[in-house]
Amino acid sequence: MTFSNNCLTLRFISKMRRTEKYFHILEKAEDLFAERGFDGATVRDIADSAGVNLAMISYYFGSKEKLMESLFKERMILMKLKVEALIENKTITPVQRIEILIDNYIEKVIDKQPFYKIMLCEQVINKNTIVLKLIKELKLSYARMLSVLISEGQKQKIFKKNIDIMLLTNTMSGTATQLIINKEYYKEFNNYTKIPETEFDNILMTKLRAHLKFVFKAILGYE
Amino acid sequence: MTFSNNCLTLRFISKMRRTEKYFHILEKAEDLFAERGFDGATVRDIADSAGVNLAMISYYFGSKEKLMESLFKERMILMKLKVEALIENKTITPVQRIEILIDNYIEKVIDKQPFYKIMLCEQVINKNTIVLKLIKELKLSYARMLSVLISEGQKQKIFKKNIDIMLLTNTMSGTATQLIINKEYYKEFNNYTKIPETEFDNILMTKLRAHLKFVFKAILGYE
Amino acid sequence: MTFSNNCLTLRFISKMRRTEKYFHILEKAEDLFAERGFDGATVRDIADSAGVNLAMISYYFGSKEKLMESLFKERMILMKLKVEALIENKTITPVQRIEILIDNYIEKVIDKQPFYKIMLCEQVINKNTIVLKLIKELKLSYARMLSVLISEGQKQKIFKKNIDIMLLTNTMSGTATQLIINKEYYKEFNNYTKIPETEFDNILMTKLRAHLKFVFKAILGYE
Amino acid sequence: MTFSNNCLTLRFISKMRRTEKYFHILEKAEDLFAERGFDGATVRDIADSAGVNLAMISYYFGSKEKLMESLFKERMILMKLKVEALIENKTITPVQRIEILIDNYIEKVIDKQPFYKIMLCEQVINKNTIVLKLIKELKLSYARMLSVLISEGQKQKIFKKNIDIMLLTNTMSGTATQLIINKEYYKEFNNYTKIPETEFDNILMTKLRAHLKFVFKAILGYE
DNA sequence: CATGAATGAGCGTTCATTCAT
DNA sequence: CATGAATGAACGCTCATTCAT
Repeated sequence: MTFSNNCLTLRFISKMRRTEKYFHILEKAEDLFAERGFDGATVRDIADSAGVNLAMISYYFGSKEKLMESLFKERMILMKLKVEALIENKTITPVQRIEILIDNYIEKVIDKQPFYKIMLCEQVINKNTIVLKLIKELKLSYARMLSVLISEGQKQKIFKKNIDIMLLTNTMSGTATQLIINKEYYKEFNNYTKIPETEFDNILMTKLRAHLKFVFKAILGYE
Repeated sequence: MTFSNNCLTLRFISKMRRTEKYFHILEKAEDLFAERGFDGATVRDIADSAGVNLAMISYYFGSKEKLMESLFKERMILMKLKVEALIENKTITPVQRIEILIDNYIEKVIDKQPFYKIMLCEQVINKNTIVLKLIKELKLSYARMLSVLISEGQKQKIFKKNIDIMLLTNTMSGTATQLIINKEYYKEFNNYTKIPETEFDNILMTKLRAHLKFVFKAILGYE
Repeated sequence: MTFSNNCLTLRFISKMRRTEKYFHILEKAEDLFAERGFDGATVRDIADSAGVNLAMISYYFGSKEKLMESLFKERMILMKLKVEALIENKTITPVQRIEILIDNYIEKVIDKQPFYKIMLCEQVINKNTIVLKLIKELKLSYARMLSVLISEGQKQKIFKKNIDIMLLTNTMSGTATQLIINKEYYKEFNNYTKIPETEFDNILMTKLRAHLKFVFKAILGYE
Repeated sequence: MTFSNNCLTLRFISKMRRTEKYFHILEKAEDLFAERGFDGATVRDIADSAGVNLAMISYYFGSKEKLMESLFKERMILMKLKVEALIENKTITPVQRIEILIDNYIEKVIDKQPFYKIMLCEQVINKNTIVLKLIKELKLSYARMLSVLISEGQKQKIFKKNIDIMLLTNTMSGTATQLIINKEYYKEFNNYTKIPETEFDNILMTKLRAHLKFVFKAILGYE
């Protein structure tokens, strides 16, 4: 799935026309930010990596900080939309929706590993208020949705009472995040060294899904 | 608990005498690294924060990179010792030891939140090979120990078979890490806004302990 | 004679376009290096003296060391070309060619006094291997050429046998170098204090020519 | 010949007692200044090389600059004394005295190569006025003496008229200086690569003596 | 006397950004 | 639109020197 196929819905993000080059820079910036952190990745690095002139970064995004903000805006709106879509769908059971939520989240994390690495660091090194606000919005989005989902499940006596939603989401996001951080150790520890990257990602995804679904089941107490 | 009470055992860390000032700089550096990241915290910031002359950082640690390495060496050796002490203690049951492990880990994370934040970022922005090696050693230390513990429990038919140790440790460290990262959201979400910091940390610790012990129990299948 | 009139032949020296500013910085750097030595002349001094921003030195040359190397490359290639041109010219007698060599050398030293001062110090304080290699190449160039010239003269029974070429070149370069170093003493000692600089340089050149030609004549034994 | 055997005569050089350590530091400083230049040799380098505490350099000499000055004072007074002794000795012919002068000078240069390298650089990078004054004094000392010697020779019709004394001394010092600078090239060029250092120095000395005496003879016109 | 600790100044370099074209 | 050139600020670090003991 490419990045640019949501141009119409997201036109409001920036005054700058969101061209192919715009998304190309964003993708290269994402990789470098994930690899070296915001301060460690220089604008020159990003320009070189994207094969564009140094001054283009300021031209397109205004500043390094705004480049990061654009990246977050681009990535997060899509996430929020997906989360919110899920909450509206009332044709399926709470358990199914919980499991879809987990599946969606894991797929996202595995698919956008660099971005999730950046997000992790940005939450620690809290400098950019706009980025922080976006992260907070997403988090609350998730928490609110889970809250609704769990309430419904509780009403239907499928889920246990007294669920600590934050701990639950922390377990989901924490386990997933640790997994992508510890990918190489996981590989080594479980002797997956000769499997190609994408295949290994699939294995990871499958294992993580089963693991998190099992944990959720235990905590929520269903089935 | 002060930092310097292990001078004798750790004398080998640096040629520089590990004086009170040495530990003072280290503590201030820890806070700033946690707050702004390695690249974001300047040597000048650290010197100012520690109330020492800029040149003293080089004098005591050699360089900014070595300052970070010293911080990791100081913090980690103690951790490893504790982990290894636990593994030797054979007077208690596997379940008890698992629970002690969780308790120890959580206590450490809550007690040393800034350091765990740094460690998190350093795992993502993997530049300093020495730091990376230390983190890897600690991780393997934990994994090996859990491996032994779980094997014992499995032999005694207390634990289930086919436990994915890495996923288990990721859940433990991931949940804990997310909790300290999301502390403020947790506070807000659960209306703990008026409780003093240390008390709130205690609440966090208690909740996290119960949560992780429950999850471990479910996964390992005991009781 | 300006510096930039060889752009075409020397384009390979640096990736950076060898603009007017490039040569301007180089000239100012030359003066300061001659006056204060490599370590004594700061990049800030050079930038100020050239009237450019401090960062431009890195921009144009990469580093202070590379600035020095560029200076040597620019100056020396021209020298080598001239030396090699002389060796090819076979229409004139060995004596004439020796005397042209001396004339050329002295003219160069007097014309480029600052550079010869730098070269002198760089030979003593041997740090920059690239500069050292360039100096060595030039020296060998001279020695080889003199070797050929003298061999020819010896075959024609014009020059004596058993000439120590190194001692001969040392006398030439040593006398010239000492003269520019001791310029002020020479002035004082011979009461030339009120003569303008360029005129005095001409006197120096004339005297030095006569002196060295006399010495060479005595050593080589011609006429 | 050690350095300290003139303690009594030179006591006036410094208020500080000129102990063994004083001379030891001076010798190590001499080597480092010769190797790296004044700015390139740090006080730390010198202290380390001499095996003394860093603060001792300031303690003994006051400052880095004064250390250099002390070095020059120590070395030069001895030189001047020798030069002046020669001028007084009227029992030998002008030719003999000229040749003794050359011998003395060459022996000194070969024996104290590091110091002559320093002196060379200090004449170019003219910063320290005291050092400069000392060098000037020595130079004038030589020039004056040669002047007297040559006048005598001219009166006795042994030497030619119209001798440029400065050019003559420049040839002597210049050739000698170039030789020690180009030592390694000389070695290579003449295939002396396997001869031990001191032996090679002797060869150099012998060759240089013959060479300079020949040149002087030609210029002064005797015999 | 001698020394480890400390200091302020300044080093070469790199940064994100802007400007002129 | 796009770019090479330029800039001021700040970077990590080292310097010669001094101080307290």
